[in-house]
Amino acid sequence: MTDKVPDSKRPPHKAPQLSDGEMVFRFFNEVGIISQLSSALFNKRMPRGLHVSHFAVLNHMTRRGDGVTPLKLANAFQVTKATMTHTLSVLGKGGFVRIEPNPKDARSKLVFITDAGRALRDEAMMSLREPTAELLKLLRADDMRDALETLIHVRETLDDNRDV
Amino acid sequence: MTDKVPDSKRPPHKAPQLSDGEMVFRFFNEVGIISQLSSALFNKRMPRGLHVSHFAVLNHMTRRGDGVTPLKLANAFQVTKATMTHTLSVLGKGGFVRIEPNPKDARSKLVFITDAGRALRDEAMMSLREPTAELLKLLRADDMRDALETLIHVRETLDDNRDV
DNA sequence: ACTATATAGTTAGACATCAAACTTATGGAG
DNA sequence: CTCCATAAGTTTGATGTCTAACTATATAGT
Repeated sequence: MTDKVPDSKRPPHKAPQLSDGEMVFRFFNEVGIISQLSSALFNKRMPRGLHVSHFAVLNHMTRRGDGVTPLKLANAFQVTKATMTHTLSVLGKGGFVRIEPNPKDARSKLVFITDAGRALRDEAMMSLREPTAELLKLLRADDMRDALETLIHVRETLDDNRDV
Repeated sequence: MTDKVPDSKRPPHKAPQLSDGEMVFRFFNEVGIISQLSSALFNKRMPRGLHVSHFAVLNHMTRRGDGVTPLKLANAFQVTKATMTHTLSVLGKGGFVRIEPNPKDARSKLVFITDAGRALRDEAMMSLREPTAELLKLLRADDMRDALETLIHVRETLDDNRDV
């Protein structure tokens, strides 16, 4: 932040001479920091105090369809059931989702996004568009696209080996 | 409006056909999920209820040297000063770090790792070694090494543009 | 030298998340 | 049919993190 050297003037990130083990640590460390920085950045832009985790749920249902169980949502974002209960109760109180009993299974429920929810999601999407575009000017989109494939693979591997 | 291609119909691990903007969203989404999965995985292995964020501080001081100010540590991990105050107070209560006034600046303090802190860090390191090795068998180390460079660049860019 | 601004750290309050225990419902084994 | 292990959600209590306001010290402008 205090470092005013433009990216173009920085020495290229030399591949650190790390052992595989150290590299994995560094990898997860960078991932953690980026996660914090990006949610901080997004949270700042969210309308009406919406949290990124709330937006993510609305966005997911907009893109992939609603009428889904809380557990499915919890798994999609890799949070616990308890966390999703909390998130959905916040969204429910705001009238952004509607939660109904699941006719197929009385233990379960189904979550639907409301018109207000869709509107809020669109509003949030709008306010993210500008900072995202701004970032894209500074980031290397093609590198990120390559890295994204690796990220997906890592996420799937971690997901499949939760007990490792 | 959105591409309705279900994941099951996409070629496995193939870069989805996303616009740059959508790709960035997906990128940060994956980063967030991996962050949660990896800290969950690490937290489970931490000795004596140590949290990853505490371990990270001990690890940082072991590798980069101690006698550093709380603010430096906060910046290194991209958390707020308040968060670092909390983390250091936990570590201090456990006797894993020692906090002294900074002789050069009375506003500031210096943090030192204790022998107990080093021992705890080593212990944690040991218990991470096995699951890390296990993961490495499943992950593609060379891909991760490539992705790591991109991650570092993204982290630096986000860090330099906190106000975007 | 005085004053104003900036910086390091703490405190207080809010919130997201987690783990563990609990409630209710499902479904298979006998 | 009964029982019991499993599954979906909720509740409770703890903790990590954040923002905003506050204290104390340092530094710069006049």
